[in-house]
Amino acid sequence: MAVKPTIPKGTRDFLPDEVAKRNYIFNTIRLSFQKYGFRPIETPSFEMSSTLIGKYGDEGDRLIFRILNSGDKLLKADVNALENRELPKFSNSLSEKALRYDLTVPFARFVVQHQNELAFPFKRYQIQPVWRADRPQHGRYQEFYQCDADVVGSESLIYEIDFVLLFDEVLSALKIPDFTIKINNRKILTGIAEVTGESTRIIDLTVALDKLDKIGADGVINELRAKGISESSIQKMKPLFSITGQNEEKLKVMKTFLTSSTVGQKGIEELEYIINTVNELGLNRANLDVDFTLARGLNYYTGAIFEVKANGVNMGSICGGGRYDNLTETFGLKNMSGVGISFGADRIYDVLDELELFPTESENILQVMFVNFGTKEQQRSLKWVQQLRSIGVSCELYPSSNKLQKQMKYANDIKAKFVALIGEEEYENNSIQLKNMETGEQSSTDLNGLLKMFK
RNA sequence: GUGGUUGUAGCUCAGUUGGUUAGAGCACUAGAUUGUGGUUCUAGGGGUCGUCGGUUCGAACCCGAUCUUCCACCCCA
Repeated sequence: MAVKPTIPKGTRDFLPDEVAKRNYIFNTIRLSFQKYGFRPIETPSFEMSSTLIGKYGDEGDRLIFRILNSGDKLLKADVNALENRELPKFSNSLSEKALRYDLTVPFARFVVQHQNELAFPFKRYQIQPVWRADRPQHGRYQEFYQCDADVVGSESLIYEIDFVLLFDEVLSALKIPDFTIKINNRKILTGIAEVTGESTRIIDLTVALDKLDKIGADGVINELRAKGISESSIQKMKPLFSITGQNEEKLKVMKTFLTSSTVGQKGIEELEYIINTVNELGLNRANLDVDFTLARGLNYYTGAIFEVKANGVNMGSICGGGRYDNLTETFGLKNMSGVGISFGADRIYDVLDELELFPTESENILQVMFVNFGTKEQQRSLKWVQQLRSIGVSCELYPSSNKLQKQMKYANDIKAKFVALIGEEEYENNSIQLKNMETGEQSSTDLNGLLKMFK
């Protein structure tokens, strides 16, 4: 016996029914992206390592899948680096390509490379898989799809507003009953760091603050202490731990807190404008929630920060996004502000599955299966099958004249809607029996009647 | 990357203190039913017990390693 095959951890196979459900999600997202004026692009699944490494912080670098050099290139392996335990240097000598970790950095590379062929502001969407060497968990895979929409070349806040509306439109269309779009602004986080006198420690500050929900005020304070933040700074931060209420109230409190920070005030202004405008325009199902603890790990955001959570299910964020001003700068193109969002299709799938929100009508059902009664009847059936196909009906002929029972069972298993029978008697008088597999009803008709039924 | 958890038939799971030929339900195949699927009844096929190694007269069961699953961190979609 051969060895039982397996697939790598964090990856999955998809059966036809599952692909149909995934396409339902992709199609819904794609439709809305198009409607909001985004155009599709695609980029390679792997990039030069230098394009990706260093863009996601040390944690991110650790999770990038590297592609091993092949052939003679392996001879260039830096054995000295290995002996000196300089692992990053050693792996760079073994690998010059890597699987893409997200769609945003490859997009930045794309914009720089094609800058003279693009009209700015350039709006693109991209639906492709990404890979992370993460340890798998519920809703966390090593290969998963991201559905990104970004716009570069404009600082206008109308795009932030558009993206909030887009979140609302897509997730409402997918019938997710209750979800919250959390919004924050990196400038406010910068302001907080300024006011507390810890400008250089903004990452530590925001990472700790991000956990307020999970570990509570005391937990955050402990973490800040552990990171070496001074006691006086922690005291200054304390008012932040108890900000509650409506968005307007939260903004008011924060405005006072950030009085001395011009950056912080700018962040408040931006957030107010976005919230007020979205409120005027109205949302379908989304709750829009200002959350000053929202930090997100990616250290490239500079303005608005988004995160979307489905309520009532145990699942991490299903969407994220934000504004980044400097992303193309590392590839040599300055002053190109961008803002974008990402839908996590695989997590959305798990949410819809758990809440049983997928439509029952599948895209890949067979309309009609013709039963095979033998050589003569088979020839007639083939002709009628082609007739039906020519008017767009999905149908097929069973390949051999097995027992009728077996053919019926097959039709049942593949969930064919109708079974068509042309047996000896039907062959003689040019008729056909059509059986509805759901109701069990069966009736006789001719070719014209058949075509009419499916027109 | 840290700590824990899981693995027995296609699927969901039993399996006595280590002791003959490892079981069930569902699924599958065939028949009951020679022009009718889903229900029912009968019979049948299918497992080197994740993998490699060790302890033992003897291992699904004990030990080690490794892979995988899920969970809490880290981080994130």
